[in-house]
Amino acid sequence: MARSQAAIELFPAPDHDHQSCADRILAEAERICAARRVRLTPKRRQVLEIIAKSHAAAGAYEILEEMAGPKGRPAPVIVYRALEFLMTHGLVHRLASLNAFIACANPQPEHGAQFLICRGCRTVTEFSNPAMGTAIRAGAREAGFSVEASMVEISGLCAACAQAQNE
Amino acid sequence: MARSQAAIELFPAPDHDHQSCADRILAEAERICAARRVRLTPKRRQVLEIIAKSHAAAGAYEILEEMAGPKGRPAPVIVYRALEFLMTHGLVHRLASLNAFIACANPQPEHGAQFLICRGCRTVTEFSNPAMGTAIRAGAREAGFSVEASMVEISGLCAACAQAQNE
DNA sequence: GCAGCCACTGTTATACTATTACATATGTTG
DNA sequence: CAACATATGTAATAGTATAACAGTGGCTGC
Repeated sequence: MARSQAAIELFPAPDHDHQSCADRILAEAERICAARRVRLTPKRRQVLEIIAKSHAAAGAYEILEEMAGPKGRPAPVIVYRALEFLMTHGLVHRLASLNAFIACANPQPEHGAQFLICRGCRTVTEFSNPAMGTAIRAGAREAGFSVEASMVEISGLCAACAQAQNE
Repeated sequence: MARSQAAIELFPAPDHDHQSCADRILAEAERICAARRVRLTPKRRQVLEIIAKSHAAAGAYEILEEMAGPKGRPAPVIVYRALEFLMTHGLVHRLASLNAFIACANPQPEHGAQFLICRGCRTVTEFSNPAMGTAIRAGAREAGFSVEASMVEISGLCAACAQAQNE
């Protein structure tokens, strides 16, 4: 946990500049794929663009709809294959509680991630609290369990949606 | 977190006495439903029995298969309705990462739960580490997020399966 | 260049998970 | 026992994900 940015990120405000987030994610993806000698093909890039376009999680079939061209939408397997690639390289996370996908805010190997999921605006934010990793390892160790992957998904209301609800 | 048994439970050994676990869960369920004046009907009880029968998570359609009688298996909605009831009363948890269900080891209101899921034997164990709840609340508070529900699912290998793999 | 290979994409079909809508039955209460 | 609420039965369908196999395109080594 030596990273300076490892702690909490703020929940993205509803009015912030999405485009810069998306640009940053795409540029980072290009860099990572180049470094690993794997191909961020047009389809894969398109799927990542769609996912990165907002801070809301996207379902596989929503992505499919957005990929639709004049000839109709591609087969589901197209998007699932792209998602598999993107997840393998840590560029996208799957949210099991939503059956949906979100661009990784900060792709790098072996970062533990936790997610805050707003049921109001569907916005998802990723954070990485070292205490969480510690608690997980502690629990596992006591049970003699070796951890391979962990998912932490917290749902509720972001500040903006909570306020909107109280008005 | 005043409960004495709130910390870590050991991962269930492969050879322990399942029957006593199941009996305890069923008895507790009867007690809870009676106290709340809700009906643990034969179908609901049957579903809970099937789930409690092992420490492996059961998929909805696996439960359906086990419910099959001479007239074939019931419609899926039967088992989903029973599961909804059981989850509402905290008797069963859904594991989002597996699309499967597990009997609650220790049903009581508002207990935060975390799960260790062995990919070898599919055994799931529930624990409740106070540090986890603290870390979750801390992360959420910094982001101005109000938590309504959280899921923590940790997958890996239990001690027995890890050992088996190294032989 | 091109033969051979491997990764990627396309196509079709199907498996798996979950819910909606409506009808019937059963239990509870006044 | 009438009226109501809860639970179950039946059928259809929505939503999520993968398998199997064919075709395409780029890269490597000769």
